[in-house]
Amino acid sequence: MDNSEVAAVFHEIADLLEIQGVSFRPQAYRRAAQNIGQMDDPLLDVMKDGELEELPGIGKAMARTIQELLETGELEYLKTLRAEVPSGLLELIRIPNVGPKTAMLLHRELGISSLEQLKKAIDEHRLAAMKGLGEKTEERIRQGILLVEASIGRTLLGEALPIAEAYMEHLRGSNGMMMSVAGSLRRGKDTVGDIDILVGSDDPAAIMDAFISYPLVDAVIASGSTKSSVRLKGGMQVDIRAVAPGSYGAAQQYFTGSKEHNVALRRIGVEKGLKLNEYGLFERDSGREVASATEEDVYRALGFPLIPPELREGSGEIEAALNGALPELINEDQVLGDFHVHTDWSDGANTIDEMVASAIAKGYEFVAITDHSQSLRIANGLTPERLNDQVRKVREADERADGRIRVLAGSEVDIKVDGSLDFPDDVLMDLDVVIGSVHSRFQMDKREMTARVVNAIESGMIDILGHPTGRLLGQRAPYEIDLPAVLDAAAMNGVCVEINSFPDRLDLKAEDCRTAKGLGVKVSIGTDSHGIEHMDFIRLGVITARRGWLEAKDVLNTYSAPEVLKTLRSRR
DNA sequence: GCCGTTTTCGGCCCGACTGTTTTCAGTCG
Repeated sequence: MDNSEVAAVFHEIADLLEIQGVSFRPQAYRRAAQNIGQMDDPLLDVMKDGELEELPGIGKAMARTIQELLETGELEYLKTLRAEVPSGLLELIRIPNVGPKTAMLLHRELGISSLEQLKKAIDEHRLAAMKGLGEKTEERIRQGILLVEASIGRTLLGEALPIAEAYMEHLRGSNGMMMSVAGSLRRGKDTVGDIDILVGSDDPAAIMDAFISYPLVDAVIASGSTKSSVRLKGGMQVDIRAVAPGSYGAAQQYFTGSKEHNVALRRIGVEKGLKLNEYGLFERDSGREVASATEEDVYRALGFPLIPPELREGSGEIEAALNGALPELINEDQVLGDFHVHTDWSDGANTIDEMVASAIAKGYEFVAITDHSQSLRIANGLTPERLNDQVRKVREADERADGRIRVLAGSEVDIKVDGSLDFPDDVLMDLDVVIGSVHSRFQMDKREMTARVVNAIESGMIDILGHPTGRLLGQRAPYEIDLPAVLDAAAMNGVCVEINSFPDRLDLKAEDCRTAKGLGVKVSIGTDSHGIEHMDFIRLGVITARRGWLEAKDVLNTYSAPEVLKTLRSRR
């Protein structure tokens, strides 16, 4: 049992205890789970060294729990808890606006112990009539269910990519065969339904064998000579398709999609007397092969430059390619820094020095330290006094870096309900970079929320609007806001909008980035890192920027440290 | 169940919001 599995058990214990109405112990288990999840060393090694109790949040009892799990793979305590709480209640508390108390109430009063039963009860209007609930609560829960169901069967890009890459590593073995992801994953959609892998090989049978014998496979759904599907532990479906190396480019094009893009491309082929399929591009009359080895060949033969996968959504990329107006998309190696990084001064896991070292290791020219402000108590937000102390530490870290990197002093300051900022102006003036973010009162009406955010933008005190729509993929819809109005205000005031690279945010989303670019608003990419391992999320932000048609010049992160500082300082 | 520069018991980030209530319970971040 590895660390993440132990962490998962601890989360389940916390859920089960919460449903039972136990206080404080759930938080203890969650804190422990989080710490275990962030560890580098395997728990097994720590246990062998007899140092489990040295871990933060782990005492005698949890050390014993971990030992039992590692040695037997099971846990008596968990079995006991599971016997006490119907398993269906665990899925009920995943629904927004349904917590442990409501789940237990529904179980006790209406005998509900599954999502299906809850939906039926809502259809029959049985919640509204209950004591303690009512019409509005019933409606809120109904909306919550819709949100959860919309995300079922989809996996975050940031989760699917590493799964796909590890799988391909397993398949590739020693020889460097042609292989890549395809489908929506290759196009970089923020969530994907499954993982598609494409292989170019003369020996597909061997690949198929390796594919279905991957250790993480839970069930083989289909297994053929050139095409197979499996379901992994954890539920993700993975499809593989093998073609001859000579057809690899055409197959890549075909299986990357999107459907709309391919339809448009084939239509253009027809006009030229050509036929396009996964094996190649052919003359319609003679059947002669025109192109197939590389994607670039296929596109060129149709009269286009290579259209990057991220643009292939049938949203104007064909026309742009025909007019020679495709953007020169930003690349990850053009990103020179990260604008959104938390430390252990607020709710991050690592110190300033550790985050800076990580940024240096990534080859950055600059990194901004942006911890939370005082109102966000849950995240240990900084008071003006603590911020003042932190700025001094950041300046010292900058000195110590001795030119290897510029460390920028910043803050992710809360935009309060009235649009004012959580620090007075004179405090903000001391900072190199200020991100303004909404973290409270998400359910304001559209007019109020728009006014709130525009007010913050017009204060002249923020450089970047953080996660501008507040969405959490699969968990929370974006808040009601007039985004074009917000982007207009950003353009007028020279404020950047963020692409928050955290896997469940990716906010702004790609389509909105394109709108921002059209209005002349610059985009800043920030990882929102709460630990060094999050800094690699920058990649997800870059993919999102690419899907939003952004070029290097549209993204503040591609500017050199002196240019960045000049841009930021000119604003206040 | 964990933890300790208020320390071995008694706290535990806690305030805002909503809907259901006449003073509060549940959820969220």
